[in-house]
Amino acid sequence: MSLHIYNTLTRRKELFVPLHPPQVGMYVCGVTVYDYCHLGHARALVNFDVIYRYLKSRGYQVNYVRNYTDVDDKIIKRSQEEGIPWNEVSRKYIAAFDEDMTALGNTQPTFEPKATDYIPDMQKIVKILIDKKLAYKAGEDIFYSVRKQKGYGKLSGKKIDELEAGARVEIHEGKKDPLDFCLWKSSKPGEPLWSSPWGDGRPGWHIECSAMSMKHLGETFDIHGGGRDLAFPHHENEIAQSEGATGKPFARFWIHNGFVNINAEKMSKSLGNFLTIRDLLKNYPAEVLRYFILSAHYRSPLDYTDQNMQASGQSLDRWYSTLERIQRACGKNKKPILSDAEKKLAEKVSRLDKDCEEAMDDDFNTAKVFGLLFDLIRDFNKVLDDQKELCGSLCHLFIDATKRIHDVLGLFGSDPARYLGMMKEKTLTQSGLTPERIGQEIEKRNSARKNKNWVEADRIRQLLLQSGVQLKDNPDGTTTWSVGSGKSI
RNA sequence: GGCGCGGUAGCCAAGUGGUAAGGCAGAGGUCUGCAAAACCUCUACACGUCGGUUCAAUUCCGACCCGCGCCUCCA
Repeated sequence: MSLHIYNTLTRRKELFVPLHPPQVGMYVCGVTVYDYCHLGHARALVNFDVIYRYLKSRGYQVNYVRNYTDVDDKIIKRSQEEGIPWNEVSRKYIAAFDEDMTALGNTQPTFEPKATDYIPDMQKIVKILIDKKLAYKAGEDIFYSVRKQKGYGKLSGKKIDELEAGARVEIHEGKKDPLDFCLWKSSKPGEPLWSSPWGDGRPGWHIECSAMSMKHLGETFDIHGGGRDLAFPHHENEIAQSEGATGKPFARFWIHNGFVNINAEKMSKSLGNFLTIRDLLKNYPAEVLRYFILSAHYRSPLDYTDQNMQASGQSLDRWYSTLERIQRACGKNKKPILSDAEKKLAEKVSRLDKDCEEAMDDDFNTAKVFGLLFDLIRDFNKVLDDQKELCGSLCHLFIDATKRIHDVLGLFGSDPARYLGMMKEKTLTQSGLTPERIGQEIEKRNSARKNKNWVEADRIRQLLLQSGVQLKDNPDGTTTWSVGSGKSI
């Protein structure tokens, strides 16, 4: 099996072969840093992080470039609202973005260029486009001439004339065609500016990505990604200006992720129906959020509901509870020979790498990987119901395989004790209970139990349960407690 | 209006030309004083509708219905 990726450009899955194996160049549109990131951003960023990790695990040397757009109308607007300089705004939200990425468990791209560091590169492209008569000056601004570019619309499947029928494009008095887009924008007083052969100003929205991607990855590179909503006009325009300037194909594979919906509507800034990453992390562990994002295929819509989030938390609980159980069964094991049940299990575990690779090779099917893992978990539980110990070799086989999956998904790799402990802490904080207090209640209950005062015993159990604490009476007479998780109580 | 994506059991979600992973929720069972966890069983005659191709379609083709998105800044 070999990696197949759905390419927006051709609208089908294609065999992925890099231009210069084993090197892979991948550019992903980052964010405009004028506000905190929301769940929609999180989805894109997590999806591409997983793609990056998977390509690396496949043996590719990936050059992953993800930009910050740090100059833009919205940043200027925000700086006026907050009364701080525009570059303070971008600095602040870049820092916030980095925090969010770390919290989500995303690995760092190879390069994270800022648009403002590439102004000369952008100007170089604009100059070439003007020289080639693909761009023109209108008033103080420079525009790209869409009709001069053969194949404009090939990514989004749009035709220029049909677009104009839509008539929602911005009118600018100097534009030769309503669809022409800005390459260089003159500055108004008080706005950030850079000098250029065409007067003081700043870059248009699309040119930065052409400049940064080609600078780091070359004129033609392997993968360009982003959210679906960037396909048009952003990516379409990137293609036009880049290919116009170089005369060579720009990105070979275009990957676009689907949206996060909330109440069956796209989550977006303009609709105002968004949840920021940091707010979500107050209610849910980061791993639950990541699990939720990866539980659907990256191109499908993903519906945010509390119920779905809780289900993700429950699944993860199940995973870590079993993992802890496996670890415990391993710890005391000296048994060198596999039982029949273990043999079967070991065979299945041995196939895990191959099965996961097959799933991921099919356009990064993370949901399928989840299925494989939980299937295995059930088998382990079944075996552990019958025997207290597991053969060490089986444990190691499983733990190693799990580690490789963690390397790709950034999931399922926490220390179970730590994960479950964190869930405990979270529940306790929310309920105001302490371990000491719970210990006292357990003691009270146990003396009630000794006297066969079941009413009192059950009352205490019920009381703790209301705070999310579940008691478990073990066969050896001890009582331990745990918490349900993934839920905001 | 143009273009695109999707409609799989109560919910979420994979997948396949020969009746379909996994998770969550619910019910029953084993276990337990009762529970919890785990396992087993059930919920499950689940594949939007109607046609067509085929020995056989949920899977391919067509039409239609519904939902969503892009066409304006947006991951």
